[in-house]
Amino acid sequence: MSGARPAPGDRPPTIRDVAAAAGVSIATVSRVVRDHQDVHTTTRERVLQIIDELGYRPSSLARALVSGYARTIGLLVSDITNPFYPQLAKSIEREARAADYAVVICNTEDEPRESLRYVRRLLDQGTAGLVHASAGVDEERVLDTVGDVRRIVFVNRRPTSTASSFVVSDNITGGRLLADHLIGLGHRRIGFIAGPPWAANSRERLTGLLAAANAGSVEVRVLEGDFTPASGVRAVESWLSTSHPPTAIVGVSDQVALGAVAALGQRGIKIPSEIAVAGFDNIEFAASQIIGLTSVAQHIDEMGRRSLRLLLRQLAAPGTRPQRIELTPSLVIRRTTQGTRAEDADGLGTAAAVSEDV
Amino acid sequence: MSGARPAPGDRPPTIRDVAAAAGVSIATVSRVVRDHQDVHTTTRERVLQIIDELGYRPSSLARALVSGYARTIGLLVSDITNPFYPQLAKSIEREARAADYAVVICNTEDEPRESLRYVRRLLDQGTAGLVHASAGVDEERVLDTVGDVRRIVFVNRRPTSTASSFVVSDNITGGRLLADHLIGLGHRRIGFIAGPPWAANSRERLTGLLAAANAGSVEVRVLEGDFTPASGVRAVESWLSTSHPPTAIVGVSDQVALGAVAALGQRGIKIPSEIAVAGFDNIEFAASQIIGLTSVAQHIDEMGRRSLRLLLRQLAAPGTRPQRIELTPSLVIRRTTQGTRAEDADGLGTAAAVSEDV
DNA sequence: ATGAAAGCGCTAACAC
DNA sequence: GTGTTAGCGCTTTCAT
Repeated sequence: MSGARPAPGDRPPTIRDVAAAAGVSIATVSRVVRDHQDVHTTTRERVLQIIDELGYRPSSLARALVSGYARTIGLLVSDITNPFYPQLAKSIEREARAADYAVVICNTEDEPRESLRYVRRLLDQGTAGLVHASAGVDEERVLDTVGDVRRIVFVNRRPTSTASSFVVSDNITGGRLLADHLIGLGHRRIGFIAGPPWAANSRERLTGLLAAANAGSVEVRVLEGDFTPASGVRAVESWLSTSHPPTAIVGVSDQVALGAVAALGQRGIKIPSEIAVAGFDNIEFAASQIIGLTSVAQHIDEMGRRSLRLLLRQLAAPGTRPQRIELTPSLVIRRTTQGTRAEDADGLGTAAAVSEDV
Repeated sequence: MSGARPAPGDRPPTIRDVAAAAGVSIATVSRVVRDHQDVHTTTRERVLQIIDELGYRPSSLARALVSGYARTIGLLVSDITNPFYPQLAKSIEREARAADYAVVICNTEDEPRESLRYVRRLLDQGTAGLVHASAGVDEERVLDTVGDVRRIVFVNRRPTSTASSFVVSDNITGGRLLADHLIGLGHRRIGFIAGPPWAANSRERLTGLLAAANAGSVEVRVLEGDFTPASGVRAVESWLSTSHPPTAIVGVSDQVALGAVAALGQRGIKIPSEIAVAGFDNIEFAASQIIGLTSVAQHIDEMGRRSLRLLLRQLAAPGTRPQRIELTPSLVIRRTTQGTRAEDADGLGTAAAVSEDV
């Protein structure tokens, strides 16, 4: 019934309990916990043991309150239901975990309002930094609320006016790669299922596509969509009702391309012999043997990894200048464009029936 | 250069700044902010105006520190990459938003260790409550760390031993529904692509399937999988190499069934005329016209909604007893089992060529 | 190397 | 109705 007891009331042990049990001041415990200099080895050992015995865990809440922020990263995504984002989230999370950060995923549904709400919320919860992978058009205001450019990294989206960091894919090159491939296969009418007009990714991909197409005097038809498989279905229906449908269809994302694949399949149209299909993102499902969709790989994992690293670096070194990272996409050729002909080529240019002139 | 100024230094305004500017005590400001009783209308108005002018936002950190928790709900999922979870997350988030809670999604990858780490982390960040939709087998320890059963709701998973709340689907009935449907269509050899042995959902679905199959003396073959589309592909390959493959294949989830669909399609096997396919979950992609997969609908949205409501109720009323909610699944019949024959039936039992005896 | 003390921004008694 | 005060659990000078 005297002073310091190893086992406190019932609530989780606080730093005070540890200090009391170890016979040191809370400042010392704090130092031990934070791996600080200037603690005698003996003291440290003892404190660590008590911590273990008591099962003490520092309150990140209190810590964040006093030090300004928590070991938490906020990830804002447009639509968690779109497979691209879960994959991105996974890689970001993995990288964050390595640095002992937790990731909070927030779903904005591409609503600028929600996006801002989340940003505010995250910030006042002490989130150390933000990864913004939501496509909205609100970056000015987002940056405004964040206050400090070093606390945010945009991903898969090139901020227009500002000096903030971002990690994107070179979409123009991606578009060109894909068009070159299709044109090389002999296609002369390409259909592009785009995203909504405000989506820069979509516009850039189309730009690349058009550049290559113009060079080869190939016709490109564009239909506006909304990144959903359904928009792929609609586009196919629309084109098939014309007299000369495209012989190759490109979705602005794999999701969209999958819709096209399904719609074609349902109509008994053979892929790729009658119509070829390709997309962007190289998401797992489309990539697997299951679908075998030709796709422009965005290197989602690398995107996630690099964006998080960049963010952490910025957080650690306030002096850092904003960085713009542009990943070079690569074309992954699969069944939906190449048929089975070149399938057993060992990669060393057994060019099969493919002509690459233009 | 004197005392209280409307515009503080530069840091975000605190409650003190507001109090000073409004000429009241911080307690009053706190009351206004929390919509508390006993504040004169005039005072409230004035304070609110100052708050607006200064752009003051209460620190949820400080608030959580003192009051014990933040307006945050933690959602633990097995694998954010599995479409089931994003959909669940979306509905939970929507419901949470309505109650002014934010949702933090954590990806456990079904690792008990990660799961526990996240639980701890969430708790010491002041998360008010947890929705646990991760399939792991660690519930004892999870409950232990959470401490209070009222702060957690399990979803899509029936906790074995404990008295905690959960929201699940009646998987046995689901399995039976599906089997009855297939048997009614004349199938006598059903293949079930299961999950890993520890997955209760999978076992339950199989149980239902078997119950119906035994009653109709129908053969059921089971292959173990892992919830991925790839396991669906493997199962198909394995069965097709036997002399009498199943005439109907059931995936433990739509993801798995999609793998099967793709594998069959690749081999040119007609669905459903040669082999029928069905799954569980009724995820959007499978549900859409794109695939037209027959599926046992888990009512994901309702699951999410109800679990969150339940949790919030428990948090608000400490007296509440744990509740077990079991949602009744329903069978959604689509192309992959029914062909096109009954497609234009208007739902009023134009039983077509389907016999429902057994 | 260690301790004392002053907060971080807020809530919650308890006074008036 | 409103103000005073004592913390929440921690970090961080500044002494010693």
